[in-house]
Amino acid sequence: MPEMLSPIDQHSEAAAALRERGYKATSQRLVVRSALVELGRHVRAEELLAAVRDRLPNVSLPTIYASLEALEEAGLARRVPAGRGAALFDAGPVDHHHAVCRRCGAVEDVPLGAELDSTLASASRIGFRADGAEVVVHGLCAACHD
Amino acid sequence: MPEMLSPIDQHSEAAAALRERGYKATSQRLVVRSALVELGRHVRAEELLAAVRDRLPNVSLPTIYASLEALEEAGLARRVPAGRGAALFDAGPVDHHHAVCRRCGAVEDVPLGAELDSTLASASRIGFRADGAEVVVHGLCAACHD
DNA sequence: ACCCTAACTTTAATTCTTTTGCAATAATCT
DNA sequence: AGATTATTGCAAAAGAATTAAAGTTAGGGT
Repeated sequence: MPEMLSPIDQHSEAAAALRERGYKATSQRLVVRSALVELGRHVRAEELLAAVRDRLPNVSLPTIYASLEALEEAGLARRVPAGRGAALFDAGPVDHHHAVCRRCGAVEDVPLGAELDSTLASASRIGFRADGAEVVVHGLCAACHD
Repeated sequence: MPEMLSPIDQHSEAAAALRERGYKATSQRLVVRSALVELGRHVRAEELLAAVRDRLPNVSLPTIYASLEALEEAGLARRVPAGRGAALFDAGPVDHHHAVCRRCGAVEDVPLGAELDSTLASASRIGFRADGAEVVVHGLCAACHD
């Protein structure tokens, strides 16, 4: 169970994960994945586009979305269900959850706390093949409830 | 702690909740809330518009969205973070969570399983005033993983 | 190692959802 | 009841995500 991977290892690991799922390991997808890891936060597709512009001069938004979709199915990206405005993505799965402010829409990380095993068991009972679960806390962030 | 409320009680309870938060209890909001309760499932704004058409002939989509926003802040409606396409709403908080299929986007209910107390405690530790939490399971629904 | 096929990227445009501005309306407070 | 002020309704626009068509590229087979 490797803890820290070099950029090169991350790269080939991502490529392997894509091929395993029957996807082609294109440079666009790998660069999007790298950008997601490097940014290490929640980003919109548009921000991602800006982040990869220097490495992929001709990428466009549809490619970002297409890449994210492939990465998501390969388990290399996660769509954060913020619920407001543009969708957010991160390089999950990582060990934290999200708190979404219902006033300003801010998305903050919440350290892992709950045991999700029983919920995953419930999901599989209804025929759902879960590959992850996330807790979304809703309420008011520190800036909004004063 | 009332268990079952008559429609009239639900109505006045919703009105009280709105006023408590400083919102006006307009008929549009109350009808939207009622429709949400009656439908008892995840609906898009457009479906909600169709559902209230007979009771509010002149409502328009912007009003539905505005009403949902007010209801959400009053804790009378919940935006389900499905993450794909149009936002879904339900009359939550109710005792179930959601499983989102990453292939077809279907949203299914998952019986409550996890203890969320520790996650809520984590959230309050970072200054977040939580009024609810929801588990979003992601993976493949029964129809998609065959 | 090369070619072929299917998949992918690109560009442009489109579709669909959601928000905004302003006049008219309706709900709350005195 | 009357005044005040948020909210609705309508039109239009902004914004996000997808689609279509054409060209390009990756990966499997020979």
